[in-house]
Amino acid sequence: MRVTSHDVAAEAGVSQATVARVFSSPDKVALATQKRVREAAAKLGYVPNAIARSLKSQRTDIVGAVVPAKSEYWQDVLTALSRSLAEQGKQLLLFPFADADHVEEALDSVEQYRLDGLVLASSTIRPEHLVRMRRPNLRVVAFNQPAASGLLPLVMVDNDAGARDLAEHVAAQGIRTAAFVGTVTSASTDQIRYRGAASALADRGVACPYVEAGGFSYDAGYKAAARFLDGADLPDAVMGGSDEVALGLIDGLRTGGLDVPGDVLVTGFDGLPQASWAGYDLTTLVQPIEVLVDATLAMIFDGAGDAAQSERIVPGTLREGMTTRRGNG
Amino acid sequence: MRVTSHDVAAEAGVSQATVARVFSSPDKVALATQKRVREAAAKLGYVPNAIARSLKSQRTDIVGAVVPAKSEYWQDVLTALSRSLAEQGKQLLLFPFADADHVEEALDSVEQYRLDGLVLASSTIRPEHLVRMRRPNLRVVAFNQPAASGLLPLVMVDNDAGARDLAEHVAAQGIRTAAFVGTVTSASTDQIRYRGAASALADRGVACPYVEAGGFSYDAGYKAAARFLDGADLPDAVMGGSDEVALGLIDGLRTGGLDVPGDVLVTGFDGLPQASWAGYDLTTLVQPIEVLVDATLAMIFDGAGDAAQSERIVPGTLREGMTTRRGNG
DNA sequence: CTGCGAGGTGTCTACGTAGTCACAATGAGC
DNA sequence: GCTCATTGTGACTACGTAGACACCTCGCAG
Repeated sequence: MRVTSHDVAAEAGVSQATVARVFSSPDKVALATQKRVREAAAKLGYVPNAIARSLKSQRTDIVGAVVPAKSEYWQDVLTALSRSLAEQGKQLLLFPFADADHVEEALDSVEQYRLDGLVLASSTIRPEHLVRMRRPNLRVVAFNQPAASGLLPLVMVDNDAGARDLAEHVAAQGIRTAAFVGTVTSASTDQIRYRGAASALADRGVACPYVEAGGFSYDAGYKAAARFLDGADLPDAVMGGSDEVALGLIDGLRTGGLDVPGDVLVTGFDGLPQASWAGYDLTTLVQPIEVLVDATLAMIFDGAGDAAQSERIVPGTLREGMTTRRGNG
Repeated sequence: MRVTSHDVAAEAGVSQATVARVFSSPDKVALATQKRVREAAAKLGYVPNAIARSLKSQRTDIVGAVVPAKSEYWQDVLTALSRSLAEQGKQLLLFPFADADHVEEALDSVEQYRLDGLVLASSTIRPEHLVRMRRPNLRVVAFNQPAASGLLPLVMVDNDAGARDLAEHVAAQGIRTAAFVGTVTSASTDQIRYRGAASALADRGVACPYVEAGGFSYDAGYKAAARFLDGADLPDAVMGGSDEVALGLIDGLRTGGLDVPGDVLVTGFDGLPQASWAGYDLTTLVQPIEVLVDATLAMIFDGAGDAAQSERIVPGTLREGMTTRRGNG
């Protein structure tokens, strides 16, 4: 049988309430009593039941995260998120979804658990779902999801400024033509990134056509590279909507016999660990994930009541890698 | 205020018990009553409270996973795990730990939640911690953690056979010398992989010295590559203890001016997505993660009472990549 | 010596659900 | 027209905790 606070109380010769106090607000209990209770608890192997505590206190100390099942970027975010939560004695409940059509199922599960907060971390959740997530008693924060602007409190990196930084950086290398490879249809981040990059490039007289990759994965980038292998179509620079796409692009271009950066410059966006790998050394915009995560949790836990419209936009930093270094090609 | 089953009962003109039955065992309620209850629930926006249900039923429908915070491999495992759980209507609670010293903290949090099961997914948890995790009322399964053998029910890939397969494959390429780069001190998987590889190579007259990488990350592999750049020390093949280490090795060797596979063959272990990236195309042993995960969950949910000593060892499959293809170098 | 506040502890109850038991209503079998 | 099983429903309670409240015991000031 399971050991409860009642058992410990009997063993220590105190009331159940005192046992509960020892573990939740020790300062209200005399030191001598505390010692006796703790010894009894240790002897019986008592561990407080978080389920019962949650039911009583109406707080679960659990934050949920709705994330796409397959994505390098989100895995980085999850790591930061869970680490930050652990420091606060809170836990992370994962609700992954394979494709956008299954988001609804994940959201349904979310409701059953009375979470302290929910991080909606995906640029592919559709606005109609976003609206559905607005509800009392649950603090929902959208993470890096421009489409949520105005619908939910939102934390994201400055996609527009980041894209402009990258565009200006490649423009400074003296390019004449460029292209942007991403997936505007499914990722709202890519829309902003493309617009920012195209606008900054246009200011410098560089056209930047958009190429739909059909996804934000390595494979999508790899396949999209084929479009540039017909010789004449090759721009001076290809900007990937994300690092994953950019890494796929690089490998696709190289497999096709092109040299990066000799024949074509490549940029990414996100700042994945893999972007720093020596085999790629990708120029990208590094997202300050820790900052973004901390801002998200702050909104959940300290957020004001009228935070429904609040937005926090954090600047990223340019990482200059080998993939935009001209002069050896 | 939160809507409870009592509110729905009042709205539908039935008892709270009937409302509960509609959502947990509908077959016990007349269809007409069900309809009325569901309509009342929809009208009020009622969602069953999983916390209260868990307290009453002594089942949380949540499985915990203790995993290292930073590791490509474990992120793949987590994805498969959470997806498989979601299909069963269960959730995944994450307990990541930054370094082995912090495992204890994660384990302490685990106990508070009355989880249905716990997946101990890390080769770096020490035996003393493993023993601590054996407790009644909680099904703990070790995942890919040879050190847990005999201490906990265990599911893992056949590290020994896999390492032998890889060794035989490189031996078949006609190599004369080899080296194994891993981290035997902190990862029990690497011990078995090294022994298996060294033994298989020895049978073919190939010596295989061990090189300690000091970790199982890309960086560890990258740095370890420096040991082979002094010319004379270069073996014909370098076997990485994991894909991450192997990818680091490849980049480290290439940065040092060597050609892979031209000057040296490289193998990995795990079958990460990145191993298939065209830039690497690594020869590795692919772990059947879905199979491993399903076996783990089966042990948790269907496991027999005397399963404490049970082990399930699943074979992996060899992936022949470009990194062991001789003939162009 | 009395009154009063603070600290420490016990009693009691609610959190929201699901299972046990009791009981009413129905239909089948004799 | 009676018994009896079957089905459907309501009343009640327990799950394990934490908070509200009451109470008791001090020490100290008036």
